[in-house]
Amino acid sequence: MPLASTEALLADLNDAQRAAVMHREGPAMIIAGAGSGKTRVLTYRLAYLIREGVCDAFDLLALTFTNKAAREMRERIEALIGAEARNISMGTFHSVFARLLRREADKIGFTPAFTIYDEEDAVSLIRSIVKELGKDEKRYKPKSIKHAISNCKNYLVGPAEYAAQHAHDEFGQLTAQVYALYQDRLLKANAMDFDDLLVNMVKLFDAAPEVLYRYQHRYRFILVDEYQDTNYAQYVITKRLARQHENICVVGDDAQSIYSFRGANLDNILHFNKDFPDVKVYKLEQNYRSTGTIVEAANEVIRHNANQIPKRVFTENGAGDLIVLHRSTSEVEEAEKCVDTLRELKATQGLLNRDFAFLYRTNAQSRVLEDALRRAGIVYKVFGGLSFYRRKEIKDVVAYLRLAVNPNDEEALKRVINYPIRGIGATSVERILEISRTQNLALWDVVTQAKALGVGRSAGAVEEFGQLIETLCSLARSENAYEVVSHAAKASGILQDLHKEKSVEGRSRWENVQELINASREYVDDPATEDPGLESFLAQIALYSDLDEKVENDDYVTLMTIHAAKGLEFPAVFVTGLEEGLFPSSLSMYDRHDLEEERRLFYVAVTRARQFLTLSYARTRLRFGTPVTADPSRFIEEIDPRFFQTPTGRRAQQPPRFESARTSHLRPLAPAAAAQPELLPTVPEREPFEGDDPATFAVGQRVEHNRFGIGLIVELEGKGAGLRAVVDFKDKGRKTLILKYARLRVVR
DNA sequence: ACGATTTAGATTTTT
DNA sequence: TCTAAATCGT
Repeated sequence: MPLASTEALLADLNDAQRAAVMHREGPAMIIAGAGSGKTRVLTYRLAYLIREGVCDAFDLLALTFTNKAAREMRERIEALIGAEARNISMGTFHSVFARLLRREADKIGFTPAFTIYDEEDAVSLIRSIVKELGKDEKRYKPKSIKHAISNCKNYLVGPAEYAAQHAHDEFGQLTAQVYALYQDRLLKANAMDFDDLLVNMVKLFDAAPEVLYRYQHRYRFILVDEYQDTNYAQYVITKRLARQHENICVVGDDAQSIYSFRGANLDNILHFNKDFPDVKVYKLEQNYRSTGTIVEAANEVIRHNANQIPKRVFTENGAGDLIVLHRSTSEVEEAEKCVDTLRELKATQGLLNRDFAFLYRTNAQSRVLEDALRRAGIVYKVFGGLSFYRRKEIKDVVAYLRLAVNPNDEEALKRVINYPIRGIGATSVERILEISRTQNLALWDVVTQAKALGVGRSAGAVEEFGQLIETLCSLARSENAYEVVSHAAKASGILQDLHKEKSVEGRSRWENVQELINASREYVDDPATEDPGLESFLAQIALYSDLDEKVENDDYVTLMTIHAAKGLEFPAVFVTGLEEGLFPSSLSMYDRHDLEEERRLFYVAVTRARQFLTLSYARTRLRFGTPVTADPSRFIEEIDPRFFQTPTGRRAQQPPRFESARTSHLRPLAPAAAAQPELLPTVPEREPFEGDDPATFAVGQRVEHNRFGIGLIVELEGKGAGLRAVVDFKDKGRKTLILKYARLRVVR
């Protein structure tokens, strides 16, 4: 493919975009509104710098937040300037820093083979430590402690400093103690958690100024994407790296900052000019993605936030369709209504499955939507649940691999020393850890000399396990990742163990392990792979998420959380579960800053849509298995009713007054039965009725239900909104009904 | 030491 | 409702 000339490149841009692309030296901040062509500006800018000889590809460091963003950027730059693009250092903060830390590991007491602990590993290690301290883990929840430690690390606060800050707080004191021990254990296990990949960068810079100096000169130009999502640690690292040349360009949108729960600090972008007073600010305000209606509605929403950089996002696109609002009594009905709208859009607009996305606040909400889509025979794919590499069976095999590279990996050892079962119980494992701790021996030494060190009855089995790992270690030294993975899966006995299971789940677990072997094969065979060894394969999958699994070209409806949808766009978007307490979440409703973040999240959701937007809520939905009633989200009210197809209040009774032939959503939606009339003969139904006040019910009362008919109340339980009745129906038997929405009528 | 059963807690969001 | 950890019984 011929590469575009610089002139052609610049001709592709509007004035604001072009100015940002042509910014040469010195600090720059690009505020890129939703849909304003941010990625284009980013990629064009990098291409421009290289083309114009302002810098070399090797001088560039481009940091993103997700692997997906990094991959996309790389592909698009390659399309512009060809293979030269591969020389840019580009990736997520975590992956770029992990690579760098591997190179310099010895300077901070690690080896290049260090393991990256995921959340599960980290919490598990903290749980061990809490137990070893003899503390009650009900009172001091490992997860809470992990969270506190993570916060510390985001702000580069060490255990001692934290202890001093929380001198009079019991939880704080314990956390500080655990924090210190946790870091000891990580170091001993040659492991880092996600946060350490940042913290240790700072430690590296402090411990070895010459390394900092080297990278400062290596990376003359630094680009940071999604700057609004960076935390303090990331801020410090990039600032220090950029100090020599000050060629730092940050790109972001304060209105799309949705990660403060992970330490993202909006101040980084709001106060960027304090650190770099001569910063040049570029604002990209023209939206190319969405219809006028969607852009305006989004603006109205975000206007309710006090804390933001003033900007005016506008579009020259037409007004387009109005927003559809579905009001449902239950989450099941909500899903059905949305699926109906989806079918209608498919039929009238010629859209494909891949043009649709269902977005929601929490992963748990996907289930009903999946059910409805499955019933309608629509292909969908859920992103977000647990990713492939987080599945139990995969983590088990990976644990063996981790040990092959780093036999001191405590969490991997604990995970598989007795899986498949080889008679090494919890007591023996604790004994091993205790010996390692008290005699200050490496975990691996205790394993290999279990008998001599007095591990106990299972010492023989432990040493045998050690030999198994030893075999894998030597294999890893000479063979590529695929060879080690396939051998480990067999030699560990995992494949055999899974093969024994006859259940459907067991079968799929076995297949998953095969899939992991395939993945390692592909990794080894991929020409883009620089190092086919196990170590780099592991390094890659440690920072992998399921978002990276998206297969293009397949025609499926996308289901994902709004967080996961950031950076994506779809012709038609459904935002579901717009209820107080769910979105905004009850955990974020009572604090101004949290609420503003929820609102930004809603802003992100709305601005994913190009043409068609549907918002919906359910009056009551099952949460943790019990029905919860909620009011519609305040965010709905923050959009002027004129943007909605149905007037706020109830469904329109009359055809819409809009001229456009496209505004056809108001056509009475076909009932589900219409799709397969021959299968579902219409039963003449009684006139449906609203229920009587639950307060008037009593045991022994005769009642009528819309579907179940006449019955007798035999029991009443619960109170308030949770009031339930056990009713004995004449033809349908006993049912337990939630009165709040069962709509029972007293029969006299 | 291990499997079966019970129970508690989780639902924000992710590198 | 679903999962993971705790407890129990063998």
